Amino acid sequence: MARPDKDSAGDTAMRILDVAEHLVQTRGFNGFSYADVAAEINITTASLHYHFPGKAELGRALIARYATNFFEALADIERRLPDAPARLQAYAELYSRVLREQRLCLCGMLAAEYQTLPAQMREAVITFFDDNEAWLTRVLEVGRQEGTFDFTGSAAGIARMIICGLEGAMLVARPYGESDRFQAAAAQLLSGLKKGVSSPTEAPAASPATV
Amino acid sequence: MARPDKDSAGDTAMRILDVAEHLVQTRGFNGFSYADVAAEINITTASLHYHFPGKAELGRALIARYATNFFEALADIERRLPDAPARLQAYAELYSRVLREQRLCLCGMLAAEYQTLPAQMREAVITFFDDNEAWLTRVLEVGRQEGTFDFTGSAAGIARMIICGLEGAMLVARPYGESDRFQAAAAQLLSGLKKGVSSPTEAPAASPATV
DNA sequence: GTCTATAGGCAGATAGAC
DNA sequence: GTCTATCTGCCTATAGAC
Repeated sequence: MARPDKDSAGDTAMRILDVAEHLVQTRGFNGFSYADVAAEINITTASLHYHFPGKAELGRALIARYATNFFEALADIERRLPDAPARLQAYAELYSRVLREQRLCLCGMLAAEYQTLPAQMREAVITFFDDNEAWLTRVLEVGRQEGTFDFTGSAAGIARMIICGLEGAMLVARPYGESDRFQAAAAQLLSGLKKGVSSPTEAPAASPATV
Repeated sequence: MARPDKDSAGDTAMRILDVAEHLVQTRGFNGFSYADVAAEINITTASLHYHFPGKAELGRALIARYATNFFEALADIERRLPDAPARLQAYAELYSRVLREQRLCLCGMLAAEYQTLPAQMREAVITFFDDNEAWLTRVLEVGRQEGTFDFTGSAAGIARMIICGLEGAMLVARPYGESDRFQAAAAQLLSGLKKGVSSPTEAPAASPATV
């Protein structure tokens, strides 16, 4: 954002984050090493330590950037899409795009490894989920007021279920390598919210363009 | 099963599996070492290699035993509970019990680490999910025939959604250390299937004894 | 900022005595 | 079956030159 072209200044740090993010999302935080990152960008591990003193700091930076990007994407959704159901669809599509690259949600992966994470990373993971829940809750409440969503319980409860469902769908679908598996589960999960639908089962068997 | 009392024969292997299972469910397959297991049962790592030649073999054995126990529990549910909704509740309760010990589903954890697993373990993880799906699908179909479940799509699709939802609920709830979080998400997830319920949102805000 | 060199520790694994 | 001893390799991390 500061210097889009310079190759020497803050660019290396960003390339490190790019590579490390990919590694965490595919192999987990305990499944990659500084050597893996260093090798992929033709640098030594010593140089890596210049940019990020330890793995904990690198991990914290990864979550910070991931969260920033994610919530920018959510803000963008709100700008582009006016109605609640479209926003919810777009939200699920964010997850779908990650899975299509054979990745898990960064914080979903870190949630699995939670017990082994440094404290600073733990807090950041929790915050990510909290903020997701808050955003979804707002969308759901707006939808209910507009009359486009039909539910009676707490919006926050539905929001949590959606987050759990989408994170779980990524987790389980990835080993199969079928993105359909995620699409279908996501569609099934969200289908019950639509106004006038009587059961959560009338999911439109994952139409390609949807979700 | 063979010798319930003997302390020297096959007992060590079982204690190794007990400790290793706990470690994988809490820290992940890449988050523990032979030394961790050895220390906890007062044995050397060399002895560990006698029982399980390598970590891959240990991992394979872990999944095999976990799956056996899990499907025995499912068979037990079918024996004890005659109607489909009760069976589904009991199914969710199995997950809940695991989470209460701060553990993830073994195969849920391994799904996160899937890309780093030896091939033999990968297959076993997939099979576990497939078998779960098959069991749930049967329960759902029976429920629909009995008239206790109300859904229109494919039972297999619902089954997949339930598995994803429960695995995701464990994943996300554990960092919070609140078992309520899982209970609520699970209740929300299953609420839409009940006959005569109009939306998936009328979840009975996680009554303690339920699920 | 990046390098070479290196430390110190832990990983999974093996040989061979008992 | 379990031990001691040991190997090789990789891990995170640091010192110091350029």
